Formats: sequence, structure tokens, C-alpha cells
Amino acid sequence: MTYRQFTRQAKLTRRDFCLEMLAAHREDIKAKKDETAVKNLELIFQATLEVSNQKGFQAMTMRDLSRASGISVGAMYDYFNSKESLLEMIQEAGRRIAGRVMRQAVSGAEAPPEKLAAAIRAHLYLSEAMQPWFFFSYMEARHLGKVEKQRAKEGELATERHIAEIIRAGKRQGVFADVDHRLGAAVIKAMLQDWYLKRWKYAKRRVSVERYADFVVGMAHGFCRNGLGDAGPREVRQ
Amino acid sequence: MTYRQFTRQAKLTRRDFCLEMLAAHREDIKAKKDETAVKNLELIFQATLEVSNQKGFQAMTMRDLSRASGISVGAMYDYFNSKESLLEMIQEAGRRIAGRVMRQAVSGAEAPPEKLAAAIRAHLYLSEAMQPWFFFSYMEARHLGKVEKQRAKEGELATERHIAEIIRAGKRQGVFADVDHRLGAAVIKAMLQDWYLKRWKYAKRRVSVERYADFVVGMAHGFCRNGLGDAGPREVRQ
DNA sequence: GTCTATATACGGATAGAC
DNA sequence: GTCTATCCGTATATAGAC
Repeated sequence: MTYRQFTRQAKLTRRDFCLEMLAAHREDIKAKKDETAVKNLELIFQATLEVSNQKGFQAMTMRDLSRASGISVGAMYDYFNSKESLLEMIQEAGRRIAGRVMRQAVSGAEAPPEKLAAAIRAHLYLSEAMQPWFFFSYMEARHLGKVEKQRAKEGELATERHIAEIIRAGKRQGVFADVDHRLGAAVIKAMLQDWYLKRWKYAKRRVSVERYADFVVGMAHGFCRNGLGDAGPREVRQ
Repeated sequence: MTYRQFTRQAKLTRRDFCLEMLAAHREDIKAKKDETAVKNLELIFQATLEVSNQKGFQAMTMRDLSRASGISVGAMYDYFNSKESLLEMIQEAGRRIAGRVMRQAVSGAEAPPEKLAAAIRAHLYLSEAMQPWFFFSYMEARHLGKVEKQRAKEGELATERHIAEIIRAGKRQGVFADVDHRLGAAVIKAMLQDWYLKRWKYAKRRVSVERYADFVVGMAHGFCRNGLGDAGPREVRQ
């Protein structure tokens, strides 16, 4: 699948994101008309990610947010109860959307190599389409309350377990070599995360998400089919 | 090289770290006796990483820090001029030490495969020995001023360029396949970072730094020698 | 050299006018 | 539905006693 095909089928615009937030918190939000509510949520949502991804959520003041969104401090409080609840609303909505998209994106493939490729591509395309949210989610996870933090961690581990499972199935079916599926999944996950954590780096080097996806899929396939290369001598001349 | 051998030759204790900080800021620090100064710097340094790696540097108050270090707020200000300068002192000292250790750790090997392995091992062992600092440095880079932020970014890119250069040399000498050395270096870097960013995960799974190093070296060698695996069909049934 | 007490400022949240 | 003005708590930083 190409990135274009992916974005056309998945609903991942800013508006979709805010519709998700509105649906989950309809009664807490003071604005009566959905149209008004979504419009302002979009302004607040975008401003939060913008300022927060630059200087951190804690460092962002309500005055900063008011300036960046164009909505007064008082009015913003019609859309969330506290700064902390704003953080949670954003994390929650993103997790919901990401989970939904991932589940249906990998429902096609059957054979382990294609399944692995599909999972890698889906994750990269998703994190490309929602890059600011993925970055935000990763960097601000520490500032969540206990329950929410646990959920965020769960979401992360689920991706990793999913990849590990595909590799394990491939080993059982004899199409993959006898590799360490857990460590393999861990480093593949690390490569996936690098895409949204170091977005600026790849943008500067003009690496497209498709090229990066091809590369990571190639790495994963090479590893699963051929196993590790010779690790070489452990001793190094000093 | 094993991790034990590495730690024995490199000076990476908390005390060494604080000696570095003291040397760089001797005249700003009010305490006259070096012994007192280093002792208190150690308490402040450890407390800062402890609290900060849990809840973030911004969220850590001077009262938190006072409680965790056992030094009163007033006394702490005899060791730094502001909260921000404390952040910079820690980042600066760590960068200095890490740079020094990396330079001499990779000075032995000659052939590209061994050179690559040495660079990977050195980075992993170093980040293991200074894990709290590496984590701190990564997560708090956003809160640095312009100049310091630039320096932090430079340090990161240097590691990556170094790895890319080794791969390029291997290609020229014909011991490595014709792979993309820049993307290869980027994902190897991502694997190195995962070690200190997700330390708890590997600890829980009882993966030692040596085993992880063997694994990453194996991945890197497999990639450099055999190139990418078949990337498979791009189309996935929907 | 270290502490307590405090000056000063700033942040989150709200009340009430429009 | 939105804004301004403001309350109140808490944060950083310092002064001055011991």
C-alpha cells in the first residue's frame, strides 16, 4: 500500500480528531452547537500540539495557549476542566483513533512476511499522518496520571507484541529463521518510533515515508530470513 | 570488549561526573573546599536526575529537589545560579565526558566490521553506565536555550555520521554490500537510543547490555553484508 | 557554610460583564 | 458564547540569622 492509498481510506484529519474528542466529552463541553464546538476544539488542539511540541506541555502556560489558539483563557475553559484534563483528552482520542486504524489496516495479509510488512507500513503511515500527536504522546506520557500512563504503556507494548507474534508464527511455519522474535520486535519498534521522533531529520534529508518504510521492511525481512550476521570477535584492540 | 572491561577503564562514576562539573564552574560555586563542593554536587546531581527522570525537569520544583537531595533551597543556590543553569551544567558535563569516552573507545579497531562493532558496543556500554544522564539529556533537550540545544543536536548527529562513515568505508573496501549507509546509520542509532530510553523494559525482560549489544551488532553486520531482504509486494489485500 | 523566612512574580482557574 | 479582570496558590530566588 502507498501512503496516498492509506490516507484516502483512513479518516485522520484534524477535524476527525476533534470530532472524536467532542463525542467523548459532549456533556462537559459548554458550547451547545456542535459546529462551534468542533471549530474551537480544532483551534485549541492545534495550538496545544504546536506550542507543546516546541517547549513541552508543562512549560506551556494557558496564556501561551490562548495566544496561539486565538481563544481567550476564559473561553478555553468551556472546552476542558483543567490543563491536565486537556492533556488526557488529547491522549485518549489519539489512542482510540490509532488503535482503530491499526486493527483494520493489518486485517488483510496472511503469510508472515506480508503480515510483517503490512504492520510496519501501517504503523509508519499512521504515525506520518498523525506525527504531531505521536510525538506529543511519546514526550508527554510522563505527565499523565497513573491510570492514563498505564494505558499509554499498554498501547505501546501491544504494537511490539503484535510484531513479535508475527515473527514467531513465521518461525513455526518455517519461512523465517530461528531468530529472537522479542528482541527483533523491540528494535523494529525502535525504528518505527524514530520516524516520528526525529521527523525533522528525515525531512531535511528528503527521505519520504515510503522510502523509509521500504527500508525498515527490508531490514526486518533480512533479519527474519537470514538471522543475525556474524557478530565478529568480542575483543577489540585497545 | 565486555561491559566489565569497559567500566573498569572508563571513569564514569557519579563522583567523576561532579568533578567535571566543579572544574567547569569552580569560581561560580560558593563552597571553598573542593571536598564539600563535590559532596554536595553529588547530592544535587543525583536528586535532579532522580526526580526529573520521573516527572520532568520543568515539573520538578526547588522544594522537590531540596527534599530529595537533603540540602536546603538556599544552600543549593550556592552551587548554581538558577534552575536553568543547573540544567545546562548537567548537560554540558555529560556531553564532555561522553565525547571523550567515545573518542578513545573506538580508536582501536581497523577493519570496518570490527570498527562498526566497536562503535556500537562503546555507545551501548557508555549509555548503560550513564543511563540516567542519557535519558535526562534526551528528554530535557527541549528545555535548553538555543546555543545549548544546538550543541546537543550536534553531539547526536556526530554519532550518526560516525557510523555512516564506517559503513561507507566498508562499501568502498568491498567488505560490505551496496547499502544505504545514511539510512543504515539512522536506524542503528535508533536501536542504540532505545537501550537507554526503554531501560525498564529490557531490565524486566532480563536482557543484559552485552546480549543487546551482540544483537544490534548482528543486525548491523547482517544488514551491511547482505543488504536488505526482499521487501515483498507493495500491494496488500484490503 | 547552611538554614529559615520572605520578597516578588507568575500560573491556573473563575467570576461576571457584555 | 466570549472576554477581561482578578483571586489565590505556588514557584524561583534571595536576605540575613546562626
